[in-house]
Parts: sequence; structure tokens; C-alpha cells
Amino acid sequence: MDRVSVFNQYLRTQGLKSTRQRMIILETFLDSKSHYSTEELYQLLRKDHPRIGYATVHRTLKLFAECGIAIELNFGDGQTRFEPHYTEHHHDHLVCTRCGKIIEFVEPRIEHLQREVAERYDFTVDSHRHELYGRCVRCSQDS
Amino acid sequence: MDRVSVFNQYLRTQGLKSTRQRMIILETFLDSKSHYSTEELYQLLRKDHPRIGYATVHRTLKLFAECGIAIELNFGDGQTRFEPHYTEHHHDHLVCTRCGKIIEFVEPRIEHLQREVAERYDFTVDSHRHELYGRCVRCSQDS
DNA sequence: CTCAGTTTGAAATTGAGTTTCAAAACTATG
DNA sequence: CATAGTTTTGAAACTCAATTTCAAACTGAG
Ligand SMILES: [Mn+2]
Ligand SMILES: [Mn+2]
Ligand SMILES: [Zn+2]
Ligand SMILES: [Zn+2]
Repeated sequence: MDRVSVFNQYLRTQGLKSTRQRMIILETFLDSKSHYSTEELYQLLRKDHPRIGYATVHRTLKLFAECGIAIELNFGDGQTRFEPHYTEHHHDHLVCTRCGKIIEFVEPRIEHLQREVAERYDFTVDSHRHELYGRCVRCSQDS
Repeated sequence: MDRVSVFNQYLRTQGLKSTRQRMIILETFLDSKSHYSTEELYQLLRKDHPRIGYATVHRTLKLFAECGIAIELNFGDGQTRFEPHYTEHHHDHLVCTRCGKIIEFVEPRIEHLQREVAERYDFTVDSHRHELYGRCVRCSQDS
């Protein structure tokens, strides 16, 4: 089931309404490059939809996270970021602390060792966060 | 070189002064259990040193992080936490989202794969963050 | 000790995130 | 379509950790 359907079904089951704003925000969120903060997505939306308020963007992104079509990210820059949730391909991130570039990586062997570590402590994992901070190729070359 | 010396040398090289407050905060920080937030360490300090202000605790913890004797942690509860930096034994964390318990783990094979991933993208890693969120043994039993 | 520069602590400010509330928008029913 | 009962919206207010401000206190080189 695609993300639009998941969201609409979530709205229905929660007794929430399908509104023009929610649909526009959903479309824009899914089409846009990933890792947007609320403020960034709000600014992007303002170009075509200047009537949509910041609070609505914020509330809608929270709804996306609640129904599982978005993931909240935090790269330590003081802003929560969101990305569409790809159930098929979980990934983690390399974050360039100079230019802000974000590279996604997939490493099943790390995912596996994670589960092994959790077992070692009889810990039930709901989610995890794995980020490497440093310099991307470009940024490690110049100075 | 022990952490007290590292801090004092950092103060000297930066033209900063060694003060009563900074020494008390350093001692308390190193003696205390780890993963304290600024507020928590401030409350702990207040028992024996009610004159030390929150701003000073905050500024001093930032100094610890700057000179490398402390690491800033963020477990997504809206408070920055600090722990002494153990150069010898790097570890990552399991965080119980129910009771707040923090378990430290060491897994060299993950550290190694991390370096491999970074190389794959010609990325120079300065630091990383790896946390597993879920339920500790106790908390997964009583639900 | 003296004094310029630094630090301190209380209070003010910042900024992302969240909540409030009256007006607008939905949707189920008649 | 009209109406009524909810829910949603957007601007503004609020929250709270983090940070800054500033006058008074402290530090340490001379
Ligand atoms: Mn991503
Ligand atoms: Mn730790
Ligand atoms: Zn870069
Ligand atoms: Zn627990």
C-alpha cells in the first residue's frame, strides 16, 4: 500500500479529516528531497501555497510520523528533520558537519550485529539511530 | 594524562582562569554517575555548593566538551547529557524509552564496519552516534 | 597588594516546538 | 442543498532548554 493510502486510512481510523492542506503537505513532502526540517518544508510550501501556516505543517509532519510514513531525524543541529519511511530499505546516515550533506548508507552486517548486542542485554529494540559525523569527500579535500 | 590535567592545561592554553567553581564542577562531574543533564548536575551540585549558578554549570560542561574530557549525548528526551570521555574504551548506548535506563555496549565489529562504510564514500569520520531505543529486560517483562 | 581582564550568577533572551482559540472547513444527516 | 456538530486552520501566545547579558566578584601577573 502506498504512503498516500496509508495516511488516508490512518486519518479515517483516527476520526480525522482529509483536508486540502494535509493533502498538499503530503504531496510536497513525498516529492521533495529528503531530510527537510519543518521550517524548510514550510518555506518550500509557501512558494505555491502561501496560505498554509507553519503550525499546520508541523502538526501534519507529526501525523506522518505517527502513522509510520515518515521518520523523525535529529542530526544535532537543533532542528528535527523528517524523511519518508522506506519499509523496504532501511538506511542510516553520514552527515557532513561542514556543508551539511547527508549520505545514506545500508549495511546489513551492522544491522545484524545490532540485534546481537540487544540480545546480549535482553533488550527489545524498537528503533535505532546510527550516524557518522565528519567530512564528505569534497569537504575533506579543500582545506 | 588524567582528565583534571587535560582541563587545567586547556584553561592555560586558552588564557582562561582556574576558578573554585570550575574545579568543583569538574570533580563532581568526574565522580558522579554518567549521563547527567546540565539540570541534573546542577541539582546535585546545589546540595553541597548552593552558590554555584546554573549558567556556570552549563558553561563549564561546554568547556569539558571543548577540551575533549566530556562527550555530549542526546537521547531524544530534549535534554543534552554529558559523560566523561574514555579514550580507552569507546562505547555506545541502549536507551530504555520506558524507565530511562542506559546500558553501555562495546562492539568492535560494528566499529570496524563503520570505518568500512565511511571508506566506501571517502568520508572522514570525526565522531559517531549509535543508539538502540526500546525496552530493557525489566520493562519488557511488566508491560 | 594592584588592577586589567576574566568569571560569575541572576535575569533576560533566543528559538524550536507546541498549544491556544476564534474563524473556517468538513462531513454526516435531514 | 441546508444545517449542525466536529475537526482543522493559522496567527499569536506559550514553553522550556540553551544561551547571552551585564554588573559585581574574582583571578593572577607584575
Ligand atoms: Mn535518509
Ligand atoms: Mn555512556
Ligand atoms: Zn561536506
Ligand atoms: Zn527500562
